Amino acid sequence: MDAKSTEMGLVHLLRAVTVEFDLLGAEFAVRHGLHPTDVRALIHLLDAARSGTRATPGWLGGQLRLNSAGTTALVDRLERLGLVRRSKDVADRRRVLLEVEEKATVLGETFFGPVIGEVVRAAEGFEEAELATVRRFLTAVLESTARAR
Amino acid sequence: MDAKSTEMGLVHLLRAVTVEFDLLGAEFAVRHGLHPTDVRALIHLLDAARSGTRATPGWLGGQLRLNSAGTTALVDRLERLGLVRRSKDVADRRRVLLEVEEKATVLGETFFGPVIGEVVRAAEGFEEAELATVRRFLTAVLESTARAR
DNA sequence: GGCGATAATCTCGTTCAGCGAGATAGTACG
DNA sequence: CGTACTATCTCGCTGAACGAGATTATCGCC
Repeated sequence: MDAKSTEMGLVHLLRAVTVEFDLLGAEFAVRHGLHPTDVRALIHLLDAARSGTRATPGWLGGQLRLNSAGTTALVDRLERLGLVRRSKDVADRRRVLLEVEEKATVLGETFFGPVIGEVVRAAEGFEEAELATVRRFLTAVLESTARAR
Repeated sequence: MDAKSTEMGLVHLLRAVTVEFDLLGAEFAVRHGLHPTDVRALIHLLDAARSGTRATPGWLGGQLRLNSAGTTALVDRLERLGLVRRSKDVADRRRVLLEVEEKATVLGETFFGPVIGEVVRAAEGFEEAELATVRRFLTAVLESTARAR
């Protein structure tokens, strides 16, 4: 029971952090006239751009669990906001590639800048070895939950 | 730059965990005919019940950043599903108290059971001292981000 | 103790994100 | 070349959430 309640504490902490990050995202969204989904899409698109993954509407919809109609509407929205640009894939002309505009990366930095700052401050009181432990734990949780789905 | 990219990794990990938990919640929601908002509401209501906080529609709406109309619709939905019961506060009869039904706690356990199981499994390869470090770090992040808002 | 001010909740009408179904256009493969 | 397949988009609809304002209960003040 003691061991279990210990892990309960971890679950609640993780959930609390999740809630906090969600709220940050939501507040950022309304402040910039976006929807929470738009912010999530932006995050995925920036991740893709950074890792060199080619983003398409179908891929984006899959990440966000949206159907094709919703995805089209989402991309329309992002395009209208000047955050993303549609371009045809020359190799497979059925495909549409989504390229993030300068404006989107700027917006991403605006969002993550403060968050990173806060995490850096929170990490200040920790040894590098301790941070490594935290990273290892979060990675384990991630793999574990991803596998569960 | 190295220290900064180290913290970047932490931010990305935390964000990834957030995304993963969100997806779990969303999938749980559709599987039980609920909306994501309903699941979030349920979490808040169960938290309130556990900590002895008296829940009212106004309080719940504040937690979820819903306006009064949306809150009423939400409570209607939850009541129709038999997850919650409205009852008048005897001390202040303007107020409506929200009491969670047995069904809601069962549903909550159904949701968190597997999540807890996964986190427990993820925690298995760690020393108690390491888990304490993780808890301390998450608490620090929580305070830090909460303060930023 | 009545009466305006205040607070919590609910009602009404509207907007728009996301869904299901199906159309359209490009590709692969026999 | 025709058939099966895939990617994206169009159309019509449902319902969550919004803004504005009505309703109901309580409190403070004279």
